[in-house]
Amino acid sequence: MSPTLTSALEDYLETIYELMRDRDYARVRDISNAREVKAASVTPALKRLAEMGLVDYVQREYVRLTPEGRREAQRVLARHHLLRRLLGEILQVPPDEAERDACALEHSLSNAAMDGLVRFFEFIGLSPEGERFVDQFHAWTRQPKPEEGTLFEDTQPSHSVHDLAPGQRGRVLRIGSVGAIRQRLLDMGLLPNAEVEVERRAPTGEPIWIRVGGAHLALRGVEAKAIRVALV
Amino acid sequence: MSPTLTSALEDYLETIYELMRDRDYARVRDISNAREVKAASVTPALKRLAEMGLVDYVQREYVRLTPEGRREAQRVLARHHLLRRLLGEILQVPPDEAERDACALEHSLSNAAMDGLVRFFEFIGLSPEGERFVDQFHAWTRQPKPEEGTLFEDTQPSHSVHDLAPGQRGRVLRIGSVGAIRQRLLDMGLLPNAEVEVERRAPTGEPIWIRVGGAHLALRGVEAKAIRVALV
DNA sequence: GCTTTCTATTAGAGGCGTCTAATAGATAAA
DNA sequence: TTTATCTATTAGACGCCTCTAATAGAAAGC
Repeated sequence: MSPTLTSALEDYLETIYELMRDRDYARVRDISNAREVKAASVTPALKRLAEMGLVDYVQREYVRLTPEGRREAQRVLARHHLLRRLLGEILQVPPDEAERDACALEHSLSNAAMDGLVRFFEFIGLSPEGERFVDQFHAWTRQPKPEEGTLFEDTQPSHSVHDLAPGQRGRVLRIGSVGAIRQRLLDMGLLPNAEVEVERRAPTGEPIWIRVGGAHLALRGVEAKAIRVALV
Repeated sequence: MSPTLTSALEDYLETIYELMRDRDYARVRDISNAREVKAASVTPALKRLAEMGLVDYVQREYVRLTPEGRREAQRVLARHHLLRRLLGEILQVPPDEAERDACALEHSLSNAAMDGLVRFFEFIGLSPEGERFVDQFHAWTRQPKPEEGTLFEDTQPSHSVHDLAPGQRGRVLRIGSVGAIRQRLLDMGLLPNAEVEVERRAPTGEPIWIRVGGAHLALRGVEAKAIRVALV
């Protein structure tokens, strides 16, 4: 039975692909340097790749990608580039962190997600709306955050989660808070447009249990007060 | 030396967190069902988590998250939700695929990327431009792709990569092609706004070597002709 | 041509994460 | 109370991926 193509093996393919830009074959030494592993770890990986028909490997001589191997490497690299652009250009993650993240994420991006990203960048690049949007997003990112969510006034009646009864549901409009509390709420998925449902409240009123997406949270009073929602 | 928090262990934490919504403790059986692994695999994982102080585990009795464990689980879940929203709401990946992808990606998203995503959703949700943009993107996605890139006329002089000399560089405007060729080019990172440099051309003209981001590609004539760029 | 040096491979080990099979503990039924 | 059943744990195995140490092969220096 031929082994399966694991993340590590994909990384090896990618490395070999990169190395074959310069020479037309790759050496074990170069691979081990590039991946920062010992040479002894490379040999068994090459054996497995050869067994799968992805590289043409002659021990002590050379290793080259086969056409399938090249295709596989390109598939992974395409994901890598897309992710790096998403992280770097759109989300403004610093370059080296974007690179690291892309490396980690590239192995587990489905075709559907890949297609979505491709369309996204096509849209950004092709349409005037796309370009403008990214600029606006970045401008908005740079400007200091308003203390109490005054930047965008609510255009519909808003309620604090603190005032909802168990069973009531709302769509998050904004988090009217700053600092650690705001961060904690955002981290937990309490982003604008997220659906929130109050599950139960302690008799004292203090811990309020809510559901956000799949997660269930216990909120303290200050936290619940800060969340402004539109009733659903 | 306490073990490190691996992806698998993060998954266990997440599962325990989900289970503790219903009861206030989790049983090995439930965990093994939820994660679709055998019960025998759960025990050693719990031992490691206990050793790290992330769960409170009494053999044959119960397992509960410690405060640190809960924090860790929430951290991962927050990433999970963000990714699922990005994939589902923005990129329109089908729900179950979005869920699977989010599961796989959640373990390797840096804080910086996480912050970027949070800001992104905040912007989408808070600003009128944000909402409009997503709608426009989705409308654009649904409409059939024009056969020859006629939707957006070039607003600047465009050149085919086929006509560039080695050393010349361009910014991709559009891919004037359809089907497999288009797909291959998009997959390889030849998206609008990508930087392209012609590296060398075979004497016969046929294979044209180009660089796109970090990747190097050999293009056939038909492929090179289809890529329209603005000179840089 | 012989020896040194560099490079690649093998051998053996360890951690992780899963499995199956066997065992032990707890609970329910008789 | 004793037995049957269900659940959790242990024991032992395997694959993956890495390491270190030892060895083998190739290239360079003398």
